[in-house]
Amino acid sequence: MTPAPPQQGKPIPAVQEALLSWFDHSGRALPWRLGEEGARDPYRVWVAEILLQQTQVARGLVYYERFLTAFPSVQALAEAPIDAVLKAWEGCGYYARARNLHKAAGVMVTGGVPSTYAGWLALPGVGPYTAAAVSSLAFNEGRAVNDGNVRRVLARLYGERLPTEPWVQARADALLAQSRPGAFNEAVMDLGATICTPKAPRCEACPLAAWCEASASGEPTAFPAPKVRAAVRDVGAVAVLIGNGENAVLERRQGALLGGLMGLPSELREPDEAAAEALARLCTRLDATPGAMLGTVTHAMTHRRIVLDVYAANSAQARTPVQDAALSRLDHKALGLLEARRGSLFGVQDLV
DNA sequence: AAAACGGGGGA
DNA sequence: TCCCCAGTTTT
Repeated sequence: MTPAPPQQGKPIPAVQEALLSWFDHSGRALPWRLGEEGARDPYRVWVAEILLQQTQVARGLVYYERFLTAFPSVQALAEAPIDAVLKAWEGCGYYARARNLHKAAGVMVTGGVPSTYAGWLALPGVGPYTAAAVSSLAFNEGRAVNDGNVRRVLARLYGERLPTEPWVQARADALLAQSRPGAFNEAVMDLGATICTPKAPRCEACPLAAWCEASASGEPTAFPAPKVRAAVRDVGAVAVLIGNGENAVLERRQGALLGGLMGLPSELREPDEAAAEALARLCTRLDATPGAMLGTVTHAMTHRRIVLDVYAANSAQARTPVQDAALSRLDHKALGLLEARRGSLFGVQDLV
């Protein structure tokens, strides 16, 4: 229906100039953009890039200030206990990022702060995107970033509905302004975040509209096509609340889900295993006496949904202050069940 | 090159 | 509920 665009490549220099010129007057002022263009503070950029992985800038801003205040330098971060780092990260999600940040800081205080793409890529938690971002923004290395914004902007500019990763990287490499790599990368991401947005792009305000095939098609949101997503599977689990909302028995979560954080003692349910069975297993492990069920909380993640049955229980184990521990939203919800019980016919004491 | 993995918030 | 966010790692 839409006629094939007469597309045989873009006037690259004109596109670069239009984008950089737009960026020079409409780019965002962000707290990790201190210092000269192409010579930002690598520590501040690195922390920001990790924080912004799969996290929107508006949310990241809240955590950024908190984290930089707690750990103003790579030395301060490396010397801090991991629990303090996780506590600063609490609520932010993807907690492996905080563990990798701490680990990488340790590598850097002994091995030095890398100044190249390859050096950054070798650090834990740093992939192609972050290595390109830090090396270009802080060291002006000519590396094109490839993130969700870049993917969308380029898919639209070139009218590609199904952009593969290699395709996006090749286009980004070809378009990168070698004279200002750091600014160019910041510019594409700003354009994607403020103009070339997923659902309501403002093509009339876009500096690249004249060359954009998706805009010309009249249906820019069709580029790129939405990704097919994997089904979300339910994961059943049981947990016990021993104590109260202020002091409770907590244990460190092992494994991939919320790993490293503290939480109510819990056990995953085997497929087809009854909750009572898992509860018995849990209480045996803890040497605890099970009490009444407090309720069920659910916690959605990208491809899993945790369905957690929470029970009161009693044991001689030491309670720890809840406030000091780094907990996920899941455990905050579970602890919230206690609040719901107050004022009911039975006091909490009766339940245990 | 594609799939798996992993938290959260906004509409 | 669905969408996707300045991705990384594994297959």
